[in-house]
Amino acid sequence: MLRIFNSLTNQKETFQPISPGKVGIYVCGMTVYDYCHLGHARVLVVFDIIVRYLRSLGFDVTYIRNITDIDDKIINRANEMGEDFLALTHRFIEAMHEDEAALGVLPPNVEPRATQSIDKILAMIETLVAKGNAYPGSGGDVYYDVSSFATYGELSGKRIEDLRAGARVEINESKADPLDFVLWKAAKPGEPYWDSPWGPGRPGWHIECSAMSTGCLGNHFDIHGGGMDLKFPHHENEIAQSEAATGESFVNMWIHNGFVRVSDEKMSKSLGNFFTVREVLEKYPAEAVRYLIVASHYRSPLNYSDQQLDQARTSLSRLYTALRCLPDARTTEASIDPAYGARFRTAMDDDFNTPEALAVLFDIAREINRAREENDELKATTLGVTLRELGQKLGLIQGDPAAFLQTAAQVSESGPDDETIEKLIAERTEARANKDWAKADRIRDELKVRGIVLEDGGGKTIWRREG
RNA sequence: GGCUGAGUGGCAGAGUGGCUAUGCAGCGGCCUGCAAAGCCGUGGACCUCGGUUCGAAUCCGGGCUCAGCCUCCA
Repeated sequence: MLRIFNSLTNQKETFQPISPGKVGIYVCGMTVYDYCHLGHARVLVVFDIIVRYLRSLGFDVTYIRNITDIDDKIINRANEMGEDFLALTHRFIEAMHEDEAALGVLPPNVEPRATQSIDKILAMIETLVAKGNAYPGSGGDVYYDVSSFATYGELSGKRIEDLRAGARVEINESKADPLDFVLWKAAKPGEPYWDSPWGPGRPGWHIECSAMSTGCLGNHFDIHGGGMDLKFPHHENEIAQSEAATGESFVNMWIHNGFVRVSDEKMSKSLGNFFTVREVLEKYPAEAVRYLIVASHYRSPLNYSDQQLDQARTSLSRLYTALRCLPDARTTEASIDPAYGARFRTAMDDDFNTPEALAVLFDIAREINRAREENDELKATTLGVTLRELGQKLGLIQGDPAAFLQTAAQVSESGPDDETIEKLIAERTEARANKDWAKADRIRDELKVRGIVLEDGGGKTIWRREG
């Protein structure tokens, strides 16, 4: 039975879909004014794994992840770049898709964009105004009236009085209450705009997610996710908007992932301590980045460093080494070993405990190696299939083992090419046949210095690159 | 100040009221021409002070420290 930590209740709950066999999940995606950084990578990978796992349990999953393609930051960046905002967002959407693909993240079923959902957004705002939950301010803005929603603060555990007391919110003349937030923002001259009953403007950030999520999944759906930092105010506001507008319960389960940190500080744009996915991928294999994310629980903080990525790569090498020289899973009839399959599932059923699931993979790897020492090829093959199939649920170890092991740890590193290596190995093999150990060892040492490790065994020599 | 969450071996990182996490690194052995990889074995931990309990690192309370949210942020 799958149990998930629900941020709304702060406890693990048994997952019960609203409609049997089906899951609707919405995740807050990117605001596309810059390249994805590792914090974004974590959201992408975490929810990719959650969706993969739900599907592997047999659920028919509808996965929605939006794109915020109009807001202040986008407008500012487009102005800085002297570029039309549509051209800017187009570029970064493409870049995001490239990063996702590199990280092995499967695309969502639907990827709605704010600029393509304006009619739904306006309809929801009109409903909120009609029901008395929103009001037009001066100057063409429309605000949500927080005091009109009795349970405001439920998700983040905040009370309206506390928020007011600690409010260092700037005084905005047209807001009735500093806690009220904007649903529709009037366009200044020269800014992109859409027409509305309140004049030309653009949607506020919070309302777009309410409109897109309910538009794609219905008024009441199973899971809503995103980074911890979106819990308040973004998700709090989404609940207030959606439930006031539809009169229905909005979301059953909220899932929030922890941050990526650098030197024990949150990685963020404002702190300037972020690494973009593409700059990291220039140095490390994408699978190592994915492994790093999977190796810690999604709610825990994840400390990022080069050493961590080196370790991730080394750990992956162990799994790939176990798979090396085994028949490809797809070419055999063998199926998953039931005992390991059950252990894996128990781990994942417990709030997607991927570190525990990885421990199962390493146990399988050890048993493969053991079987091989005992020349039990059949067992090794069966376990190899198990390892690959379970790895697939995490989006890991699907590549060719030799290719992974022979790819440089540091992508940018330039070592000898494959042909040169093979030639030197041939020379060394001849030297070894002549028992010219001095020469054989010299060749091996030379290659070692250049990052190439040789392994003799089974009458032949294989090689790999190491960091 | 209010609200969350966290403090585990050399490092990373799970879990558990009494039973090996796992990976990397260390140590001993096997294998090897020597190595590497692999296998076997092994050392090393639960922030602090109280309480509950036959027994707590695991549950409860106080303290200390750290991170996050309360303002855009995945």
